[in-house]
Amino acid sequence: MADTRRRILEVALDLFGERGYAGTSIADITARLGISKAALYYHFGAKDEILEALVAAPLTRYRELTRTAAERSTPDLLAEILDTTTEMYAVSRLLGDDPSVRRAMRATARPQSQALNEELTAALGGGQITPRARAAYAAIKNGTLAHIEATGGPPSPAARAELIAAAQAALSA
Amino acid sequence: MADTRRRILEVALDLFGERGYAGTSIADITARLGISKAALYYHFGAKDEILEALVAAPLTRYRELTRTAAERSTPDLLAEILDTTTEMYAVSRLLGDDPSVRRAMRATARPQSQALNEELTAALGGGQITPRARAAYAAIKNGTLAHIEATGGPPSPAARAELIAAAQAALSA
DNA sequence: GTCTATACATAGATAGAC
DNA sequence: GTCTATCTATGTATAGAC
Repeated sequence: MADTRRRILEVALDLFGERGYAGTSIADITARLGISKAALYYHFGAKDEILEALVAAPLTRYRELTRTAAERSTPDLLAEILDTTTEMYAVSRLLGDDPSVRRAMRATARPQSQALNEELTAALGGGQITPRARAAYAAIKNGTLAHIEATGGPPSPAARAELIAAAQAALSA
Repeated sequence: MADTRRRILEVALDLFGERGYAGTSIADITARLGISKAALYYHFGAKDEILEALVAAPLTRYRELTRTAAERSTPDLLAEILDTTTEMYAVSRLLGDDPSVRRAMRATARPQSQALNEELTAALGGGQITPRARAAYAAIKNGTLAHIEATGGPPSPAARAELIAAAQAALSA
């Protein structure tokens, strides 16, 4: 079963979020799975390859969003950021939060992830990065993260609409 | 010189922010200072005591802010959150971001730090935690952090006013 | 694909001299 | 107050059997 690989990623994501990337050992992961460390190394050549596998898809999705950001309307863009953040919640937290993650990411992926926030902020500001655009981006992104963290689940349609409206107001008031 | 203690804290804060708490070793800190590990352990009994010393003052300041939040006007509260975040920037990032920090904090400090965000959010929402209050709190707090991170310095008076206005708009629009 | 066993480096922390 | 030297546990990672 190459389903073991999936389970490793699942547990790793969970533990990375809980203890941080650097604070989680290979032994922590394998212990929770009930497999040996060597078994894990059959599926991944190194610890940072687990991280790489975890962030690959979300990074692509965010990059895609960045690429098409200029063509979207503001409410649509805000909704997309909210939905992407919701669907990629666990990895989003990892990427944005844990300092040891940035360091461990391969040279190819690191600058991309660092530039994402700035690019999306600029898109909200109509090409310019203003304090207001920063506030709006923080409102939609971190507001959504805070909501999920506190409630344990994705925002309801009503909460989603409120978050978007609030971010919109921050931008244009 | 008990000034060594101060220098240890200075370097530790820098490295914790860069590599995360768990990702920073005692040897990393002492190497940058040019002292031995044993010398560090003369000043601190354990690694987590360094962390404790770093977060003590900011935590007190945030708690004070939480305590008096209900009596303040909304713009005043937003300004206070911004200023506190600015002055405590490095530690604020550490507290909010690094998952390994939460874990390492002593049982006394941990729940306090976790409750801070929720309490301030509630204060903004007039006692209630709403999606709008979350968005406003994220706008002022994370917007300020993003600004400092990107520009490398505290917001100018104009930027400060814009961030506050944006958060205010998110709250009441 | 998973195991036991192990190599080798580094982690946090301490002993005891100066 | 700082050092050298060292303890013990744990870290990532690999070898080789099954």
